[in-house]
Amino acid sequence: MSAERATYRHGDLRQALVEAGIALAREGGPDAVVLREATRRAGVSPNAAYRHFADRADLVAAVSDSSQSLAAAAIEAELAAVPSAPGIERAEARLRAVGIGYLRFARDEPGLFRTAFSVPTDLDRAFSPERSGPGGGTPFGLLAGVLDELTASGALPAERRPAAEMLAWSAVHGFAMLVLEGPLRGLDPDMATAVGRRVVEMAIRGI
Amino acid sequence: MSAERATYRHGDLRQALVEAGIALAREGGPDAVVLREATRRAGVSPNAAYRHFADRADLVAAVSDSSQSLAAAAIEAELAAVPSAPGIERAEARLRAVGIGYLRFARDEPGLFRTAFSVPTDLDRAFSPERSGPGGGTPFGLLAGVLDELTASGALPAERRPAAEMLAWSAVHGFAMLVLEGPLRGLDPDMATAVGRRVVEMAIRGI
DNA sequence: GACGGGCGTGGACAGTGTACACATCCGCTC
DNA sequence: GAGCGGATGTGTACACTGTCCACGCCCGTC
Repeated sequence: MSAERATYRHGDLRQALVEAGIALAREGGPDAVVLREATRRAGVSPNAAYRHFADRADLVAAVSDSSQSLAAAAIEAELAAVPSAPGIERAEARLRAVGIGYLRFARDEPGLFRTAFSVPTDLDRAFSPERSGPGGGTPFGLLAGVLDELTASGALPAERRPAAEMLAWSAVHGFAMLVLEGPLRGLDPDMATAVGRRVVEMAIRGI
Repeated sequence: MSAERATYRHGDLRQALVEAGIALAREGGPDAVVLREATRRAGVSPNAAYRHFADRADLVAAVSDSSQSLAAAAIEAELAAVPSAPGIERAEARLRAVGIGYLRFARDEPGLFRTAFSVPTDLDRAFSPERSGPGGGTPFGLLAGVLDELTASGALPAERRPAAEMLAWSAVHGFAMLVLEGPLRGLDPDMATAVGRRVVEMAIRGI
């Protein structure tokens, strides 16, 4: 309904603020999303933001949402590159692609990555595997979709699925966090990529 | 050398500030460690902190260090409860204990947990398995020690050790982060504990 | 007993998030 | 078409933060 809200005086200030926020997050993570700076970049007074966001946290949440969409897009690109192959093999390749894409995004856009996952997300939203359409997906929805394929093909017993989902998710996310802002920070990026691939392989074996 | 620095006017202000910082971190994570509030609690003027820390980040780093020690203590407690058993079984039980202890600390002290791992750590320090003595260990050093046992007993081939270490670490840390400040935030604690155990089991299987 | 240097104080400044009161302009109703 | 109401943006203000600077104090040392 009325997606044509649009422009009043400024022309969709909300979107402009989110975009400024993304630029800030890109170079400094969630803490760099400074409300006043975002309004400055949008060419507007600080308080104007309060017509569109309850407070700074609300703005950051919106930026986080957009970042999740960007991450999902990166993963979808990786998925699209998976060659077709007979059933199970392909499903496993797709699972691998999700992990690799996730880590690739973390490496290429550390600021956005940290912002995307520094905020509690609506679980129903994040988990739902459908929600297609560009920019609409979330990384966890994509993982769920791939796991659906695996269970459907019988490669993953249904009763083990929940734990498998947690493991896959935890392993990849944990590795990314350790490298980005944890004790492993500063690990050489190529090295990190290589180790990341091994973590993905082992997680798949664990599943 | 000269650990007897101690007291000038205040009686080891540095330590007092770290303790105030820990209290703050406990209830609000790293962002809650605000320098002025710490000095306030220590009954001292804001600038006094600058005689002991270069800046706020330096104070947070010190608090993070202490938090890591507390985490290590929690894990050691868990390790101490592992019953003796024949070689390999015991080693595996110890591995499990490290994972459980790590997650337990994350659940019981979320603020300290996040503070402990929100800061880049000196890798050499964090990794070294020796560094015994109460308050001196780190969670990752303890994990390394247990893995040493596993390789020594032949249960874990030496060449697979590095990746195994990464997987164990990533899975457990990742799960904790997802629950504490990621999309899984708000998951029921008991539920989280149960799922956490399964993640630990699967990670062990993956190793 | 003087004194120099570690330790803490006081005051100040820029920058932040946010509340309150006000100005402006669009779209709707008559 | 006139006019009004409510959404949108502005200005001012306040409390709070991290950090800089100049100063005062008190201890151990010569």
